[in-house]
Amino acid sequence: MRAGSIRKAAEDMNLTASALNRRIRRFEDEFGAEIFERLPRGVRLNPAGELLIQHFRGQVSDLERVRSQVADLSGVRRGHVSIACSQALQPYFLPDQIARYRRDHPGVTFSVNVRDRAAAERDLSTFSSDLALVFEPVHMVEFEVLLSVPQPIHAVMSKSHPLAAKKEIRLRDCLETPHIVPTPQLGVRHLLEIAVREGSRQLNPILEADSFEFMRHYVKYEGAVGFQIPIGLEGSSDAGLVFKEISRRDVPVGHLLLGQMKGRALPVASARFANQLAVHLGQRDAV
Amino acid sequence: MRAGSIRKAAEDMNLTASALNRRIRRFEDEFGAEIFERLPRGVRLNPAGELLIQHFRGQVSDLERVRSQVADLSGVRRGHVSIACSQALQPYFLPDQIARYRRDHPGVTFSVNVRDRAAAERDLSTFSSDLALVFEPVHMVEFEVLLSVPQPIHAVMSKSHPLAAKKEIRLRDCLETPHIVPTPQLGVRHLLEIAVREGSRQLNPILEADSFEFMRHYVKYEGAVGFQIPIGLEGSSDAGLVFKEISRRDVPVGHLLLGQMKGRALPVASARFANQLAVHLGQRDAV
DNA sequence: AGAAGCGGTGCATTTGAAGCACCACTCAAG
DNA sequence: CTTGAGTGGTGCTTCAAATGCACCGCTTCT
Repeated sequence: MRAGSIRKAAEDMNLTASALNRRIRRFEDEFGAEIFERLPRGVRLNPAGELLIQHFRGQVSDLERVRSQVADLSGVRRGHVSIACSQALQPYFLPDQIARYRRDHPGVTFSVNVRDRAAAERDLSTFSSDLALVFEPVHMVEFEVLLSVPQPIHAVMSKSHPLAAKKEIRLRDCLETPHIVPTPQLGVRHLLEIAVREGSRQLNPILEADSFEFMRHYVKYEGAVGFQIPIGLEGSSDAGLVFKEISRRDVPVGHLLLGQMKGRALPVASARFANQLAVHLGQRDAV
Repeated sequence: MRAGSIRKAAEDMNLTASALNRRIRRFEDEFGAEIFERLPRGVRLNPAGELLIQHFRGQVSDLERVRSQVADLSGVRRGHVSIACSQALQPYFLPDQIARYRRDHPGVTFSVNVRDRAAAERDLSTFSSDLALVFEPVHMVEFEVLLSVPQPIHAVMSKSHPLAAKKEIRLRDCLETPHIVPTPQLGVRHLLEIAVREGSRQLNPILEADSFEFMRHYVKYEGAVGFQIPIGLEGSSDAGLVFKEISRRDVPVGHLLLGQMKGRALPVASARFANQLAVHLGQRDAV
């Protein structure tokens, strides 16, 4: 995919360029419109082609769903679930959930792709993931919400940090001590930005990173404060670590959303897994 | 379609049975499951096959939508609208609407299929019609309502009929004179049945017919009363005919529904036509 | 100027689908 | 029961359509 030129694409498909070229032209003929812009450096999809590839991807994924339904009605619990998720889900929640599901349905396989908020939605609309479990998604067009769970931002620090003893943690407390923040494309950072903008304070991070795992470890080395949502912390067996909710007066509560491509019919395995997630996230009425 | 045996199907497709047979077997192979039940008298789709044909029909219709979108973005207003409708729409409403639409978009073609309530819904779910405009549909699963318009049942009679002079027409008035009713599969009959059941009266039709046009003409020959909904009467230039609403105390008000296959994305031409229908049926906010 | 890309085309070649003849089987009618 | 007409399925041959190869005209970068 996305080879940029017919020759390269043909190579990827173990074909000659001429064969592929004629395939394309023949298809364009019977389709009634050009699909590619012919540029001197190669080819690129034109708007009609974009429409078409979108249709085609949907068609392939829908056939996959039919396959899985057929397998399902022959009694075999087989299938594949692909899920795009935010970083917070990888340490505890998702491994547990997948293991739980596979205990009942060993024939079902999974692919997990850790994505930032924008990329997760892109995955859905290109049909490369069935489900997305994302903290504070961005655009939300073509994103059909199956479930929404509030996730207030927590401060993460070492046990010995002065703030660890306080009863209520305010945002200004964190900003006045050395703090580390996620990179701008991440949802937690987004909410922090909103908070400081409203309160005319400023972030002065000593460190910015795109990995929550890294940040979680780093706060133990230097007496710093980090930020994370509870689902990425629950079950943490790290004895040296403390996490406490930041006052809701200071930082808006974010939401962890489970979603799918709008209007799409999911394969049985994915639909069932989505349902399990919904149950374990505390709601019983998800679709 | 629905030939019942490979040989007959092959004949319809100008193929030999052996070629078609091998096509099927090869497809079943790579699909991973049987599609047909092999019976001594021929073949029939098994459940997996039903799932698959549904997918396939949707796929074809969706490709049609993409085609129409492509034509649309190249500036050309082309496309095709297929609509299944109740009988009442054929004399005045639908011809007028289609002519209106084609005045603006001469490149758009139409197919109109008059169907009873059940068949119209079946047309939608087999993708053989894009839209359905039906009086009192039956099942409503897979039927996505785009618009609903109340249509109280009217009595139809010749100008000289005794009832023609009355100010308010009651159901019992109609039942006490010779009356003509539609066949049971039609929506008007359905509502009449509900009415008499509640009121412990009885239908004693002198004539039962599946054609409203026939019934409309017949009431002039014999001093009888017929039944129809107003959209099938408005604009009637038949001078000898009178129609009056039957008291809503007696007969429940039916609804004319514009709908599509649930969850399906319509071709541009069909979507626009649905919108026009919505506007002319008196609502401005249809999808 | 030359080389390395690119899309596109004419012609020979290959491969895979279709046609034909035939088998095994079921079923209904004689 | 026998028979004949229907069914799906298969080996072999035939043929057409898709592919590969060599080459063209073109742009772009060295």
